[in-house]
Amino acid sequence: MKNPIESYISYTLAAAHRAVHQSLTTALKQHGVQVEVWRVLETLDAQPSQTMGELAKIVLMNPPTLTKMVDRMVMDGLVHRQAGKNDQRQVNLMLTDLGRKRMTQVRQVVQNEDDALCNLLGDSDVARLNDILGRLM
Amino acid sequence: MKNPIESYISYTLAAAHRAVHQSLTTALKQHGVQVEVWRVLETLDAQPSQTMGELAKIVLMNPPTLTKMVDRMVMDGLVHRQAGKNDQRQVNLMLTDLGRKRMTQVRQVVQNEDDALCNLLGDSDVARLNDILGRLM
DNA sequence: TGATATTATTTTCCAAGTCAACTATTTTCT
DNA sequence: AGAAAATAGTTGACTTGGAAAATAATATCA
Repeated sequence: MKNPIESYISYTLAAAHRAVHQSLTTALKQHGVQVEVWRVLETLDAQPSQTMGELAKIVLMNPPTLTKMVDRMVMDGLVHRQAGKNDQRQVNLMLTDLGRKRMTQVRQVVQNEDDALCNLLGDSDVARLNDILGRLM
Repeated sequence: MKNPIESYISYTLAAAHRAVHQSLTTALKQHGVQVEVWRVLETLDAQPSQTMGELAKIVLMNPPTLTKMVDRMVMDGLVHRQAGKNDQRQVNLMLTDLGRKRMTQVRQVVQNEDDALCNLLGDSDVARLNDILGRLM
């Protein structure tokens, strides 16, 4: 290990994350979709009508960043905002038809990327990895 | 697993990375140093006179981003540039005395963060994690 | 050699991110 | 009830990041 920073967990994690994120970004770019946009689409599909706050935690973004990304998604017609029913401070997000369509198109791309990683590692190491990473949070 | 995106490796990796990076960022901020700045300092200490290109790969940054960060580090007096001896296109970076001093101050902080993670996981899982992450690149 | 291609780094211009302050709404507490 | 505190989300000023083009030096090869 010639370079000292390679022995830090934070570094190894950053390096692996960068590689994987990079590759996914490239794959999604061909469909004009950002990784985080995909996460929002997929999340909203599973649990419609999420609030901005919840969504921000799930998709790993800071609230102001999410707000601006959602602005773009609204402009692109993927999603629309709706004031919360019980709590008017909240904003609920919902997929548009186009948003749902786009998600389906793109899901396969992400799935392929993930399958490739799973093959690379093997099922048992994937499980191990998930377990270990889960304990880091 | 209520949310579908949680089952993707890329997501778990991003989540763990975010948590660890966040925590390190906060710890370093008190010393006025960015995580990537620390990586550069530590790398230069081990292998003085790195070129921008090599450094960019090691510290996981794109060349234009590194250039700008180094501009700031030069302004802060942590580092200075020197044209390559054999190849004049290259730029070699070297620590200043202040840079070396700053690195020593900050190294302990990073080491503490890392030790905490190692304790959390245990030695054998740290080894497993390193091995698995290594195969993702 | 000298024209052409390649490589290393930087610059430019624009998109995206951050921090802190702000608005609007709901809770809490006396 | 009603003033103060807390919460959800957004905005604005500013900084940082990224893609592609520009610059400068070296390598290639006819």
